[in-house]
Amino acid sequence: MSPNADEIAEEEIVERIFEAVVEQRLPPGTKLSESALCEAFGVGRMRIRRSLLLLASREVVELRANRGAYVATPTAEQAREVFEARLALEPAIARLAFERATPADFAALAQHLRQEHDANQQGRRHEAIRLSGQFHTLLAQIAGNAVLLRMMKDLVTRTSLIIGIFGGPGASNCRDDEHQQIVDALLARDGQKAVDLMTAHLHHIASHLDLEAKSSNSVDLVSLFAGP
Amino acid sequence: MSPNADEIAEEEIVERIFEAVVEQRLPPGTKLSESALCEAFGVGRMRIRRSLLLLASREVVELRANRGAYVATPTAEQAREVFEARLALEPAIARLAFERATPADFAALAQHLRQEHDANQQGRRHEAIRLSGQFHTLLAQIAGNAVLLRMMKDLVTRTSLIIGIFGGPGASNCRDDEHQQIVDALLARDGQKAVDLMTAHLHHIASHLDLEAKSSNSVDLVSLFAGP
DNA sequence: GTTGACACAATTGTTAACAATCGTGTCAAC
DNA sequence: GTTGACACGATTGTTAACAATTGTGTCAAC
Repeated sequence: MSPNADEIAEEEIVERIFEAVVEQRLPPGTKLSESALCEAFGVGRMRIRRSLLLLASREVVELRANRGAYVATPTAEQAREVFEARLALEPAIARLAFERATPADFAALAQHLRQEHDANQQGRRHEAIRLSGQFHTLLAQIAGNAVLLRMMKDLVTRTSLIIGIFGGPGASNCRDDEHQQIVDALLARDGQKAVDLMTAHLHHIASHLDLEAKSSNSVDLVSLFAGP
Repeated sequence: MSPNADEIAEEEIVERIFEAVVEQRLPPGTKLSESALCEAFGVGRMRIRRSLLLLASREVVELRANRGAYVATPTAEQAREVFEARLALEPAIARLAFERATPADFAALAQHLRQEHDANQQGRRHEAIRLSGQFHTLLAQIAGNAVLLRMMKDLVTRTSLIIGIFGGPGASNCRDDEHQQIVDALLARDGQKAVDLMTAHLHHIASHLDLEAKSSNSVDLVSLFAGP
């Protein structure tokens, strides 16, 4: 009787692919063929198709007509826009989280920091990357705003792609000690400091990117022919 | 040879429905039957289906299983979240617009204010509502950030729904003189004033809502049975 | 040896028929 | 007169076959 007891829903497929992208197990440009995904998730083609459309609408996947779906490859311009958006949103989210955090939230934050630290120390890279992104969505969750949470999930996921393209070879997403400092500021009831630390944290991440780097591949040709 | 010369694309259908919702010609709760939309846009069912899925992913449309698509009816909680998100985003957008506005942008703003004023004076209500929402997306456009622009389009559209539900009978979206003041601040090269005016403007809109109002229809019953 | 055209295989996109679900209207029973 | 069950119609959801496009590999020509 239950409507979706046997097959998994589109939301779950989207969530799983989001997770894989965040963990950088699906690098930018990876082809996501329909048949492979059908097999992987054990669902019909239509469901995969809808999932890919949803992923494309959030700009995590790029649909090329008659050529299939690919993990998005953000441009330098898009990278700039994503970080600009994060700089607009996350200080506000930090402030809201500061205002609304309950003791249970602080416990969740503490546990999260522990997990992040452990994953880093034990060299579980994928998990560490996922957790470092999840820290930012956890704050949005504590802020108690589903709209902001949704936005942050998208931005964090796209940030993983951006780091994959423009980040150095071993550049991970965040340094977990900066997360620790933010939580410390929240615990010290110093909202403004938390906001400032978040802003600095984002600038710090962005400063580790080389936005002129990989785009040269295609831009060289384009600028060659578009030249004066 | 052109791929979509005869039929209109999903994006255009989504855009058209967005516009209709912003103009409050599609009130919250309106049923969007597939057959009707197929006829209206002259496209096949699949395309309509995809469009509705995209609209649902942006929470402008609600898909009820086996019952069809309906224009979303935001709850009071969602209304709060939307305005909170706008308060987080729009001051930042105003600042970016301030930093990047070119003379051409100012001309566009001036023309927009004129159109808004005219539509208000001549009583073209739908157009006036649309333009008053469009002012906010125009600022995001001037800010030069596609990510923020997309977010603002969604939020503005949902705001129209929120006003339709929680706004007074004749409550329109914005008072255009407040838009004028914001542009004046930009022209005076007073970025901080523009930011503050935007914040005040949003608070002003939100203050005209009665978030306890219409939800009583269903909440009464729920709270009745959930009572202690 | 390189380049061009051609044909084939694989994948995506579309269409149409089918299945399932829900709302409504009718009708009998109390 | 109201309530319950039942059956019908309408609409949505799914499946499978079909059409179209793209990329690739082969082969001949220069």
